[in-house]
Amino acid sequence: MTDEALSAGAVARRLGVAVTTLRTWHQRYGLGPSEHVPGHHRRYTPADLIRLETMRRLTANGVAPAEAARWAVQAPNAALPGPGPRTERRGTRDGGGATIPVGRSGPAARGLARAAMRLDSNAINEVIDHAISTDGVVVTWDTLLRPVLAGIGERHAATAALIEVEHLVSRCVSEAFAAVVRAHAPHGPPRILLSCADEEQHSLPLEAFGAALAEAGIAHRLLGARVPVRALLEAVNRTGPAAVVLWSQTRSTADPTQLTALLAGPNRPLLVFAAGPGWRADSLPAGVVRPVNLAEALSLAAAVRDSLDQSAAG
Amino acid sequence: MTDEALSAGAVARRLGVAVTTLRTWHQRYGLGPSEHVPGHHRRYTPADLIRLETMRRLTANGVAPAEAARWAVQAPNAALPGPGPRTERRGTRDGGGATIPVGRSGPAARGLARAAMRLDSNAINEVIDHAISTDGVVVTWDTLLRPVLAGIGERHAATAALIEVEHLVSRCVSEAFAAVVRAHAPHGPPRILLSCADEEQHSLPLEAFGAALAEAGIAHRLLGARVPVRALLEAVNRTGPAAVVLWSQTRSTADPTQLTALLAGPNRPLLVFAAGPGWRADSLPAGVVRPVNLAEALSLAAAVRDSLDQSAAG
DNA sequence: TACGAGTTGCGTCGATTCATGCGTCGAATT
DNA sequence: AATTCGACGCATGAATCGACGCAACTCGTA
Repeated sequence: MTDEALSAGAVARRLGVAVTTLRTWHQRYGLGPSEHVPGHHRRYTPADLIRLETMRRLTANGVAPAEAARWAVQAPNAALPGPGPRTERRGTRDGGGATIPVGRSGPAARGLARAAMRLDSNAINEVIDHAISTDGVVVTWDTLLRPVLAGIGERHAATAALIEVEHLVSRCVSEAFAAVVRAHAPHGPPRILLSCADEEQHSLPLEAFGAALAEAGIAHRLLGARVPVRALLEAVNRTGPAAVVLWSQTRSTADPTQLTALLAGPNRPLLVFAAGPGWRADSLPAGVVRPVNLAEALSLAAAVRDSLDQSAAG
Repeated sequence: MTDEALSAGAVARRLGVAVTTLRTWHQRYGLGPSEHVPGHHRRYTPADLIRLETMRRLTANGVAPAEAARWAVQAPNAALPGPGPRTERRGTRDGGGATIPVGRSGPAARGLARAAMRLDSNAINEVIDHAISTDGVVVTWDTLLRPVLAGIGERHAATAALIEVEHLVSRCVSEAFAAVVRAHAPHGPPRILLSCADEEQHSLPLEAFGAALAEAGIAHRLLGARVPVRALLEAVNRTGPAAVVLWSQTRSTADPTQLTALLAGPNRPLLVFAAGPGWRADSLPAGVVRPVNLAEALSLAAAVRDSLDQSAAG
């Protein structure tokens, strides 16, 4: 029968790597077809595929390729090491290739970057979900997602490439946050409104905040990107939130008028957050807080929730 | 009833291939007359003819013969080109009056519209999730989500209001689809690439398609909105998908050049879908399929799924 | 902080291997 | 007598091979 003897190209497509990479893996690490006559085409058996799949999974989790290959050859079906971060860093150096600069952000970030380059949404989801369930939303955002996204953005701003990578990763992150929100039952009505500033396109940080809130048991309402001032005021007026978070990524979208309008409305929220690097500290109207990072925003939001509970109880 | 038991020569003439090729196809791929005694002449029944016709059509479209043969044996009637059956077109007249015009789309749509007006994401999620788990993605999209979204869009185009409602509902829908994708384990590598056309902002229909694919057990890769041609080609080149779906919502984003570029690339996909109302049927290059609705696109994609790529199997 | 060494993914090039359509030949079928 | 059968072989284009090199990232060191 046609016992799945895949050619190099087929395997490469299946794994999401280039054909030349398969050859390199074979030559450098001995990770190739079990039987191969030099000069002839490579024929990968199912067993070989399992080995390569292990290789892929390990590298997607940040294990250095050389080490991952050694592992894949010896124990083809090795599950991910539970402890994880305890990678013996002796002598082995990590390299690059066509990757995404993540600097010293840990092996998980490197793995995520690698999976992203391959457009491997499964691996991306795996890494993100694992990180969130292990370290929580805030830590994952600060140490894994933001560095990788920043790296992609940096690269893509410079070379106008990687746009598709950025889209894919953004969407995976968005989905992961959505899953967090859905997983945590929101008890109580949402009293916190999250919205992007007018014209602001980046809603991912807001979604991170939303997920963090959900994780902390705080219900919220997320409007999304590009919310015109009128729509925002309309929403505030209709839902009467206790706090409003307005995100601005770049200076051009950080019009303080929006904040003023929020405070001047008929249904004035108790607290207004000017979040994001776009806002300038000196031009903010009084009564607006400016959290510097996710953790601070979260603790502020928790304070709002508590004060509401108190006032409701009293 | 010897219904047209054609001889090898007759079939060969009809298909435009040599007689020996028919023999080769039989020996190499098992694609021959259903009943054949070795040594005797081959007698092709009409059913065999259909199979051969599929084989010819696929190979004519650039499918690797071995793959095409496997495909032809399994799914003899895989529709490839040509206009699909006529669409049921019915002028829906919306009653208007209330908040969001949903027409006669059932009570669920009305409930969804009402929850949307309240910006009540919990209720929105509830309605959507229930509909999807009851009726499936395709029906939910066609009878619930699309009408409501269209209603919101219509209203907001007229009055410049409801923008926040549209955002919220869009995001909820997006999350629901993402949840569907995550719930269904994708077995096998994603061989179908979904992408918006250049400049195209609406990705929700694509996400619906992705969810429908996942529901049917077909893995896919979704790039998202606003994918420049270069990025799309890059992705195709790197991942080598069997099929590419390019969505265009409005005519202004439906540049046929993108399709041509896809077909001309070095790693030409097996099938290209021009999806969405933006495309004009008469300006599509040859070899491009234009599904008229979600259901048709889904059945086409299902045909692609069966082609496990082992094109170089010995 | 800057620089060099070590890693790694992948593009490129000329040569080789493979898959595939089809022609040819002697024997068998119709 | 006209085809067709099975087997074999050939020409050709696509895929792959091995070798080499490049670019880019990380990390230790000056």
